[in-house]
Amino acid sequence: MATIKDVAKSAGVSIATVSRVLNGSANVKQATRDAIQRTIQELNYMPNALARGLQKKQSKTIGVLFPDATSYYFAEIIRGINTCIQQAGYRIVVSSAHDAADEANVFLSLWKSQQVSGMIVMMPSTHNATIFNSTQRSIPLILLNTAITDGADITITIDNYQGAKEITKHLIEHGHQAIGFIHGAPNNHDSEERYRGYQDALNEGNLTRSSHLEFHGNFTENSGYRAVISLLNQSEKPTAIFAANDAMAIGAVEAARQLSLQVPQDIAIVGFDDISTARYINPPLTTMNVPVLEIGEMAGNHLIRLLEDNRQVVTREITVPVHLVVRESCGCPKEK
Amino acid sequence: MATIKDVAKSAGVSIATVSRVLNGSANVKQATRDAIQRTIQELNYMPNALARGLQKKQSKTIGVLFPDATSYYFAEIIRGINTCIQQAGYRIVVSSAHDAADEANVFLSLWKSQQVSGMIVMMPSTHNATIFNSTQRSIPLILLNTAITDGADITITIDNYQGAKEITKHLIEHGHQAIGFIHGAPNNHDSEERYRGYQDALNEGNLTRSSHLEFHGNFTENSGYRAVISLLNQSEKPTAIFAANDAMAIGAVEAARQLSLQVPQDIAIVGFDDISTARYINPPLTTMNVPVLEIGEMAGNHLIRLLEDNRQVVTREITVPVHLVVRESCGCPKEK
DNA sequence: ATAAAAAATGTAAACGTTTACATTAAAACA
DNA sequence: TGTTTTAATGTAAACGTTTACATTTTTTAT
Repeated sequence: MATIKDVAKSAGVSIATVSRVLNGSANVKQATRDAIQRTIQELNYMPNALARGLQKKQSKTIGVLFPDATSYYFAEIIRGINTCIQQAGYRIVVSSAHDAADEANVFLSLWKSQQVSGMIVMMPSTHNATIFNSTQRSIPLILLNTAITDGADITITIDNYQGAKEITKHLIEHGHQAIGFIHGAPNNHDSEERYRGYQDALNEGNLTRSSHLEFHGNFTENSGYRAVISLLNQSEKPTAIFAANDAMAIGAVEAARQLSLQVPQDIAIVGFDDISTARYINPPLTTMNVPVLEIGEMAGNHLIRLLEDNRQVVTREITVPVHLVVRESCGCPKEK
Repeated sequence: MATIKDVAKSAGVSIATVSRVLNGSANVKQATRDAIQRTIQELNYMPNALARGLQKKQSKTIGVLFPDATSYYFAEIIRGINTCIQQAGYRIVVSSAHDAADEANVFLSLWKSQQVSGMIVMMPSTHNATIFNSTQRSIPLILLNTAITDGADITITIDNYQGAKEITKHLIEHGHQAIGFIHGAPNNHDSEERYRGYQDALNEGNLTRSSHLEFHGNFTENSGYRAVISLLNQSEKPTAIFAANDAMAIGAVEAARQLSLQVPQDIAIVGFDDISTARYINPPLTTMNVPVLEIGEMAGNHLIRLLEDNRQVVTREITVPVHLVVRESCGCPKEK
């Protein structure tokens, strides 16, 4: 593999000059520049990213850290990040963490080994706030959808609270009085915020909440299924259910069918996320749409700006609005 | 950020000794080793991956290259790869390419800049075979699902041909005589192989094929939709349709409904991939299941072996079997 | 034509590691 | 005890770049 030395020798100049044309320095004669360019082509030379990174102290690589499970958001966010990152000459290294402890490890090792110039971390679990301490961190960090509002340069959070409130209100407008809630995984920030929204919507609608109307799931379809079985197996039955995500809502619909209940006539069910499956199930699921791709793009763009302009790092919190997608599972009439 | 020098000074030894404990060399006194370990902890030291990679000529990073669009396979394959790769101390850098030219660029730049010690490339487009020339390539390469059988160390391909044949035969067994086919994107290897399987199944079933029964889509739901509209708008109508992937099959089902045709009574529709949505649509889609996660794991494992054992690189072609998932869109009765 | 200023190029140190080789310390043997 | 063998540590070069500084070449002004 050709090195800068080979190019220099072959072009009859010093490596410094080659380096200068590589980095677009102004002070090099056009003729020399051309000759070197030609040699580079001939030798098929490409600078060693490791050597360059070592010298310049930056790897042109950004780390993306995900919780293990979340395969739904995953692909789209990566795709969003990649679009902007790639054309700025950066690469993405992805890692996933099994649990909070693992997350800290991966984060630290990525950072301390200087493998990344910046990081985008998605961490909906509410533990672990301290790792991101900005006083000792030297690279820009963007936190996605996390409970932590401090320590990162930018946090991007979807508006779980408003979204949940809105969709719950929608159910209230349908006349429901007993609205159930299926929690997501414990200690999950998204789930907690959605719960807050749900509660406040009930309060503002003067409905009393009751723990009999709640079930603790874990975001999986199966837990949504179990939730409905359990909720409807008691005297105080909900007439509508808001599941903290679509997967659970889908499981809930399944369970309702199993119990020979019509959705939405006998029980209305809504979710959150607007995953691609949501519009295909029967009945099509009313849910809150989360602009996942855009979130990825936003994160990528902001990080690039932080990295390139290395301007004043202003801690900023961005809240991404979500929007209600009315389909049929809430009781609204079919579209066309 | 602490360097090996800081550790050496602080522990009162030379950097060579520190390096030795870092790399687990046998020749270092236990007492010294302990002292150094302690210092490492204290200083929170972690070796600079760039410097190490530069010196060792390997980055402990593996490149994963995807075509831009394929967001379905994407997430699962990454996840599969990541599981094995991560515990072997490697990282994944993902890149996507818009088109074949771009693909070549990304491949070459990743490789030539020594950013990766190995690559996993997914390239279903049939162009571009030459870049992977193994004679001038120095890093292990695994090709996923590609037309190219030469140049890579290992190729992993899903058994499109057999799968397509099997599902087509299934339609034939239902008594269908006029079975339509919806092609995927042009020059796509998966699509072509599935077409081959379809053809051979027809032949073996003594059915004549007809270009009137074929439509050229591009793997999107929308193209499946248009396919059905077009196929059913002619005199020679199919009674069953095999779409080269599930997305198109779903579009096809949609279109059938639009035309007030019952699936499967009026027209049977089957797909390929078994994407998560397949079982939720109405009627649930009969399709071929592709073990995507397993393919990712397989690729990761093989690459690690290639990298670590650096044993004889034997060119191997692995074909991954797929299996028929019978649901209702083919005309089979409901399960339970 | 000559001196001064500006532009182009070269030299060498640095980035943080690993490792071959040289040196010193400890253990084994006589 | 002194010699030889073995184990532990140190020295310094190398990996492929970038860049401050020194040097040479070219241009401009006189």
